Amino acid sequence: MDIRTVATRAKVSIATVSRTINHHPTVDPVLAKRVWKAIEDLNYFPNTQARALVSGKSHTLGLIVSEITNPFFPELIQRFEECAVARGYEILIASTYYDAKKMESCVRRMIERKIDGVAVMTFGIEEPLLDRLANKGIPLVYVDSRSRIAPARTLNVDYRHGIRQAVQHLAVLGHRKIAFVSGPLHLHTSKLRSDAFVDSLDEIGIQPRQEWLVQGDHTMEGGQEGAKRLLQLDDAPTAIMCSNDMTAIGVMHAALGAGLRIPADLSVIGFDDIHIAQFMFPPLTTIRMSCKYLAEGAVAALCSEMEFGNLETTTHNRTDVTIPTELIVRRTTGIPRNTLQDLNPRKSDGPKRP
Amino acid sequence: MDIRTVATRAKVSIATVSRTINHHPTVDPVLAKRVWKAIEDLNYFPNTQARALVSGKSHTLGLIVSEITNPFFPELIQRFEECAVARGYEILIASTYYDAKKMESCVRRMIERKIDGVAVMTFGIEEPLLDRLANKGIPLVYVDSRSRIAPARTLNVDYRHGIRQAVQHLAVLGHRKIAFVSGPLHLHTSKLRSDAFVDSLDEIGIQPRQEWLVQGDHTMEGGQEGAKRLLQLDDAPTAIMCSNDMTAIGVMHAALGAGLRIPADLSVIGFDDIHIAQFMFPPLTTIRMSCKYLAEGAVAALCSEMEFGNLETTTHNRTDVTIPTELIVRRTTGIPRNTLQDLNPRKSDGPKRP
DNA sequence: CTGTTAGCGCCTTCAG
DNA sequence: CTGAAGGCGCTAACAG
Repeated sequence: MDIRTVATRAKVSIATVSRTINHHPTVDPVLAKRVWKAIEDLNYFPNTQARALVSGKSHTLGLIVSEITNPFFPELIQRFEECAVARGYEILIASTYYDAKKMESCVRRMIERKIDGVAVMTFGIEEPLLDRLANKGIPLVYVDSRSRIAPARTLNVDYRHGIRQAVQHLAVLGHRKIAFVSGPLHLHTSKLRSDAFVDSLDEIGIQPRQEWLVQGDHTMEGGQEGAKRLLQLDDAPTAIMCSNDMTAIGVMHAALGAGLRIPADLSVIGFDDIHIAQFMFPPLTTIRMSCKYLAEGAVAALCSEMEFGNLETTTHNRTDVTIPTELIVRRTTGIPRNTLQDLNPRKSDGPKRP
Repeated sequence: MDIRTVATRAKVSIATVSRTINHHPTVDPVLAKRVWKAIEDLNYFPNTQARALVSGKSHTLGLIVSEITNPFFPELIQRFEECAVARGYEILIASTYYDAKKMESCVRRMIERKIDGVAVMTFGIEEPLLDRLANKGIPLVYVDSRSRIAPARTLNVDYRHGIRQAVQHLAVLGHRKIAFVSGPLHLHTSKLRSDAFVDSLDEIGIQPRQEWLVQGDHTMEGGQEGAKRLLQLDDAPTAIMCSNDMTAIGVMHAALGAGLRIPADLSVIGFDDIHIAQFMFPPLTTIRMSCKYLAEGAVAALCSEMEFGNLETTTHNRTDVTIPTELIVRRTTGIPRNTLQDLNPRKSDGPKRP
């Protein structure tokens, strides 16, 4: 069952069938109708492989993420898929899990499958790999990149805005001892978030303290670990901000498990606003990064890059998109312990166990 | 750059190159070595599209899930992808979101892409769609199905075991008023879980009460809603079991939000044991369903089905796999309120707000 | 506007 | 054990 069968049944040539399917304007409506009917009758589906082979385009978009098990990414994938499918693209998903081997292998898979474009939505990736893609002329979109590879667009997340809001929110509540559990600092995205935190603190005249800056890994386990370290400090912080929501959930777990009350004894702020954040108890105050914008921006950039091809890349490269962030205040932030009684705080009592 | 380039460089014919790549045993080792070297030098990748076209196999497996944003599924996808990639397959993921249109479209996408096999890991799907796949001779694996379509295997989850354990665990603690928040009951999988609950109750002589059986939708919102209904009952349950962990998280959120203590005032049990379950506070007691087994079972079944083709389907159909479930006791279950003071409980006090 | 024809890159008989 | 030749199903020139 192929295009020929359809042609015979509609009593036209295969070329006409092909043109009809591809909505070429120059087809006699009468013949077109016959063709569509034949297609209907036969329940014919064009063979994607053959089309891909001859046209050189697979009509597939690659999406590389850090780890699919971090709920932020499924939400992103969902959006991305919606956009892609709406434009007639299939998507190929790969998770790197911060592993160089996996990154290598997924770039390879993308190339082998003759992907039409790829969105790199990881917290970080080996740049040489991106060059491999770029060298093949494959359109690329990525987040927060420093380098600018030729046929690539960048989506810039405005971390500063949201993080600044969060720091000031905490400061207004009376917090001065604010800690940060970052992601792995060798990843550029993590570094940006961490830097934004330090700068925001600086801005309002709070001296960032080295021992209140701990490195996590964007997992709940990392957050838990980080919180434990922070809470057993002689001078423990009264608030902990986190590089993502998973970390914040880990922090909450550790704090609650140690008998602390949130937010009475400790305020916590996450980042991402994954759906589950509002179902934590107490509901997590967090910084929202619109994954809708991210996904739509990525697909749109990819499509326009594919459409304009290599002609005007230079002009189009400049139209980089900025993804906004904003603080969502829920119930994990509050006035720090002792603030009301003791406006000139001495050494903290340390975590108390009721 | 194609197979011809390689052939020329290795001074052999394209047929030899093809055979070498596909590890045909009948190739002179000397020539083979020349070919591999040429491939290396040229950094040649066989064209997947062309291979797929001529062989009729896309080397892609489809994976249909209910909703990628439910954390259970990413965990499953991860496993599935690992297994599939290890065997040289790519995967195509689609979420149905319980929507008939989406189901239709994703089955269509699978067929168009000439998928080699598909795993249907949804809570439920329109059976006629599966027939469409089956009719095309596409190997199929699905979970808990009633009907047996020709080239399909079934993975049976042993809901009864885990649910029975959970019910008995609760009973031993002293609970008699046990409620269940189910998934949508028109979905077969949800029904099975719900039935297993009722039967387990029956078995130990507890009369299931209609008003303690509420229907959710496998989301946190559904769980929240269900818990609200349950907790405002005149005779409220002392324990709530849930059809999945997301529901349980919603239930916990509602209960905690109403000022109840868990497990002192209310015990909660989930189902799935998603990774985040242990990071809830208190950590969620739940029934683990091994998504590792599920994923591996699915890929294995698909592969064997593809290998044996249509020859001995009848014999092989029988080798259905059973996925075990087991209770994981954490901290959301405990002795019900009033049990110690009042062994002959009267009307409950209702939720109290401190 | 339509039909004929030549590939896209590869696998697979079939002779050598 | 190797090479030449004929498609796989489709698109895109090119003639009509």
